[in-house]
Amino acid sequence: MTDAAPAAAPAADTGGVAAERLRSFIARIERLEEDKANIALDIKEVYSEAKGEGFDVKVLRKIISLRKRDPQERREEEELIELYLAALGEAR
Amino acid sequence: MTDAAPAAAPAADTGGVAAERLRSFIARIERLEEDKANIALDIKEVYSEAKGEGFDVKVLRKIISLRKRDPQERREEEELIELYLAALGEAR
Amino acid sequence: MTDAAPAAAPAADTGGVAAERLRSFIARIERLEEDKANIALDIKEVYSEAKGEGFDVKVLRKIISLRKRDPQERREEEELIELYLAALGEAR
Amino acid sequence: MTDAAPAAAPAADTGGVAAERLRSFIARIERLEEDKANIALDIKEVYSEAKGEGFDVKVLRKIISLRKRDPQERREEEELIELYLAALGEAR
DNA sequence: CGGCGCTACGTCCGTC
DNA sequence: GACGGACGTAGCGCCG
Repeated sequence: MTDAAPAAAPAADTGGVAAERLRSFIARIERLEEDKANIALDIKEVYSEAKGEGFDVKVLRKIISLRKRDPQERREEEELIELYLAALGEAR
Repeated sequence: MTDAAPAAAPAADTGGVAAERLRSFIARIERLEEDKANIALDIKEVYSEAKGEGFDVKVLRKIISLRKRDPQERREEEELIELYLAALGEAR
Repeated sequence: MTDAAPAAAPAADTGGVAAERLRSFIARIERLEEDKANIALDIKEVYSEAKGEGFDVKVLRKIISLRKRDPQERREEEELIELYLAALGEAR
Repeated sequence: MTDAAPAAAPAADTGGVAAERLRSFIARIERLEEDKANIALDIKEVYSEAKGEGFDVKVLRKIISLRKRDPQERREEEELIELYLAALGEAR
């Protein structure tokens, strides 16, 4: 048995198989990060387009993030804020 | 001409055309952000896989970020001498 | 009078007076940034202490940032959010 | 035992002791943030002054950040070879 | 539970 | 004066 691919070995032998694996992982990650960056660009463009039609980008972002959060925990956090503000005797 | 599609109107009328546009922008953005999140997950998985083969994730990240910085960084580092000269001397 | 300090000259002569000025500016800035970093640490400590007495740090931060913002524009932004949500027919 | 100061109680009672503690924490944080903001202003002023003497602010910033990164950066750069070795080979 | 890295936000600058 | 881009800062989530 020649032990060609020891699954969870410490990834040794410099210049050998491990080096090739390393190269591969690096390449895959960099490719994915490139994709991610491109999508981020697309998102920016959509916001720009919306802005061009008169929408308030800042508010759009808030809407997006509101929809992302669980309604209940959101409610709870808001109540805590009210509580703290009340303790401070704040105007609100 | 009855001005059917005022490009940069304040985009306010609830239930009207603007609402539909708003819905559309939100949907597009959320779709893109979902894609982006999925890619982020993929990246995490690659790191996990690498870890499973004995690579040190922290080290991998460092390598990635160094490679990312380099075509900027190295250039900057090289430019710094020029910059010092500029700061100490003439516009260029 | 020999014009020792020409106020808005291009800051020329390498190794001469300008180099000394450069050194000075760098030193002043680095000193200030150090101070700033120390204050940032102090802030972290206060949050920690508050946490130790049972306060919710996340909410504390929200309180701080709320108090920092102008009440009116804050109100306006909230209304815009409500408007957009209404246009989406959102639960709220 | 009357439990006058429960160290890690939920810190909730409006108008009671907790309210006073809350007020105090908020005040301390806001004071520190004010100081920090002032230092940030000082830094801006130094940059302005430098600019007034003909230095290129952007260049100055670059110098500062390079100097800041260096005792980290240079070390990292030096470590990278070791890291590659680690990634390819043994834990260390 | 604390530290670190990533992400998102707001600010400032140069451009048109 | 508006816009877009870059920078620095603050918040959030994950890992150790």
